[in-house]
Amino acid sequence: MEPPRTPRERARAAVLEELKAVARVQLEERGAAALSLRHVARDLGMSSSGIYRYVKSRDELLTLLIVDAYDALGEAVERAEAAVDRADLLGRWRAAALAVRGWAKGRPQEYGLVFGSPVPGYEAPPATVGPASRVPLVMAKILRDAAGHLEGVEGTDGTTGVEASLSFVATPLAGIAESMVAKGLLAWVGLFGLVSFELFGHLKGTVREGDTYFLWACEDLARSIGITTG
Amino acid sequence: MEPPRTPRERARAAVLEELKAVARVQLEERGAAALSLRHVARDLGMSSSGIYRYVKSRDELLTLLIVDAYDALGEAVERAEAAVDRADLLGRWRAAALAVRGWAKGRPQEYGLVFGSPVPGYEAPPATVGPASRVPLVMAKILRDAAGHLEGVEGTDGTTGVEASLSFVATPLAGIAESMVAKGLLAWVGLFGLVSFELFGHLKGTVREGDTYFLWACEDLARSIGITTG
DNA sequence: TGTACATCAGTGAACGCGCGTTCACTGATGTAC
DNA sequence: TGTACATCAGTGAACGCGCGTTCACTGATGTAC
Repeated sequence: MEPPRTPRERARAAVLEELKAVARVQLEERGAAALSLRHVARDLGMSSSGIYRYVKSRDELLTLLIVDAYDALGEAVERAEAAVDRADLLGRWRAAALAVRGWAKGRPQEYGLVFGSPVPGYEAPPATVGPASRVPLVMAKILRDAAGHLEGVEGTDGTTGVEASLSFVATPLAGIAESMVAKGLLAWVGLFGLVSFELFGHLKGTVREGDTYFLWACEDLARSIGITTG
Repeated sequence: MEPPRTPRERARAAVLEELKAVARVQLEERGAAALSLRHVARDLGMSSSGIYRYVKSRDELLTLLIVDAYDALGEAVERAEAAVDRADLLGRWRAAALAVRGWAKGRPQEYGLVFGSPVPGYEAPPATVGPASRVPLVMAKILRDAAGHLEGVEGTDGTTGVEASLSFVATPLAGIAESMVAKGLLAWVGLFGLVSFELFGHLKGTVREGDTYFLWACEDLARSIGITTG
């Protein structure tokens, strides 16, 4: 993760960045299925074989794009959430949620690459795990800070048997009742479900004003994890 | 929608069904991107050009599969929900939710075709609208029957401004407070978000026992629309 | 500073492939009289 | 019932295409002494 040193390394890194940028443009324009190394090479002004200096295969390029997507989304959410006063739990949750939605709407295909249907046979490599957990981590911290307020929320009494079904070793959530974690998980899933449904067109004809509904849903999800207005 | 009459029509319909069945198998095995008319024809024991007697283009085949997927899911959910005592609201909701999950797990790629990321440029034809609304319709009826119990639920007081953002003309929900509809919508979205996340692998390492967590989440979503245990 | 050698970015031709779609056709099935 | 004609399912060859990947290569950049 050090910055590259020699001029050659710097040039190489720059070309790789350009390559990925070109690939991202194509991804948005034609979808993941139509992404091709030859087309990327063409747009890069390079011969189709030259690409193989930078990328071992088409699959590797897709993996690079997936990792970058997770990272870009993670960073967007981290920044947005960090800009809010620590004590303003609803504000933090809302900022994070809006950042997810905003990022997704700006790069629908990149979002789809990560949160859409996976290609059969494609196994997510270990390199994706870290970047993929950036957003959940932000939300976990909000939940942790909200834990004190959770007592009054229904369904967190720990008699439902959810506990055994989860595993949160070594996260900011260790120590919090797992029934509360279960609630948080559902809020996280609900948020992404909403963004996906909106992006993938399943709310057409039902939700007229996406922005308004999203803000309301945000607050409702926050309420479900014990964060209330004001 | 009449059953086909002449022997020729019956034979034609049978071949079309077989064609779609073969295509579904390929869809599950290799994903939507890899679905090809030539391959379907081959598996059907037919020349690659013969396929065009039954299907105008690859896109049309995909559309047929999408409509069928919506219909199959819709039917599965309708059947499961109809088998439960009308007064048992939680049971009805749970049956519907479990049917969605069960169907999705049995045909992940078909589910992904419908609820995964759309191909850029592909516009859902009007023929999908009806089949696509079967599941929401089942859930809307449950919500309607639960409407009486909703008064105590937080956030349904109608002061949030969601109302104007939704449109539910001519559904079983007409007449129900839109703030309640907003809740129901979120439960619907949350359910599909959960199924998608589980299916697409985003809960790996977090949820250890999918079945247990799903059942708990079911009840929690039901509670959010005013349906409580017992 | 200068020379000899190693590294590495990028080229161009070639491989074999499977794809969607069209077209002129054959032969079986159905219809009209 | 028999004949003449129309419909339609399915064939086989061909089109042009873009793809992923390999390979032997050139020439520029970097390194060691």
